[in-house]
Amino acid sequence: MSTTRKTKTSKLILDTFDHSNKAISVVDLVSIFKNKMNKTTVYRILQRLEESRILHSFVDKDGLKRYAKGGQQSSSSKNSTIHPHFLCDECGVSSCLPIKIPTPSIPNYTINSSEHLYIGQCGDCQR
Amino acid sequence: MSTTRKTKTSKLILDTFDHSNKAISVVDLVSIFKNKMNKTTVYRILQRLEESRILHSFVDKDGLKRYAKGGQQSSSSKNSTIHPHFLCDECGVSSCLPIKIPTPSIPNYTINSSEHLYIGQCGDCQR
DNA sequence: ATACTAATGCAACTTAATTGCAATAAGAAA
DNA sequence: TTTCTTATTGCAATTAAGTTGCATTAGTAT
Repeated sequence: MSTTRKTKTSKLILDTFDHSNKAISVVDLVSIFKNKMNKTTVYRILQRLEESRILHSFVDKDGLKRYAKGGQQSSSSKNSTIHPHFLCDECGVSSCLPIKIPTPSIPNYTINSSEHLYIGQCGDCQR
Repeated sequence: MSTTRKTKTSKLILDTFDHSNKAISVVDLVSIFKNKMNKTTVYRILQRLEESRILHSFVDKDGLKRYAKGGQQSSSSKNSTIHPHFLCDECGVSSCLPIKIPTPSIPNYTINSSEHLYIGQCGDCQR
């Protein structure tokens, strides 16, 4: 279905995520690769990588879209769990937290997915 | 410190939230009041009401800022809890969920605040 | 009623994200 | 290797959320 050609540009972006477990904002990626590819290309590559479940995305506290390695598991089964993300107040670095968050069942609501963002200080910024 | 004059415009906005427990996006509010006040005014009133802890805000799945009644409790104490928000896939209505979410403690991380958004179908949209 | 200044309106601006289209380059087939 | 198909890219223009500066207006304290 989704043909994914291994272009120079998409390889550059994939490499970035292969070497990092961080959740990187699209804005940062556009900036990082401003001499390597057009910003539209960055947006479209990320979109394709998400559709292929190679990356997943979320919107951070500031409304910026961030991408990170791996596909979020869908919450189709009842006892589904989804990992939360962390955003450091000080250095701005964001990462996936390797913990599981149970989805509560709430009367009258059907929950299909969820987003969890914790904000604070990461290990490096701890005083 | 923060002087808050009871202007016609801020009363209109406050009324909206008094009559609704929903989390309303700024974009919607600007649209609702487009004949009553300038969009800049909407933004500034909401900002003031949040500083006064009369409203609280969060960023939804689409990166849009939403406001709802009440001030989010800060997570200064250890066993702090914060309420999650719900966004209906179908009707787009969002609301505060009256449940408590415990903040996990994670080694090497200090958590100051968090955002929790559940997405699915609300009672009205359940088939 | 007067004075002080918070609050508003307006226009211009910033920035994230999207779109249309022509040009380019994967990579399958010949 | 060369040719062909079309996915992918670059570019420029556009959309939309949110912000800013400043002159004007209108709460409210005196």
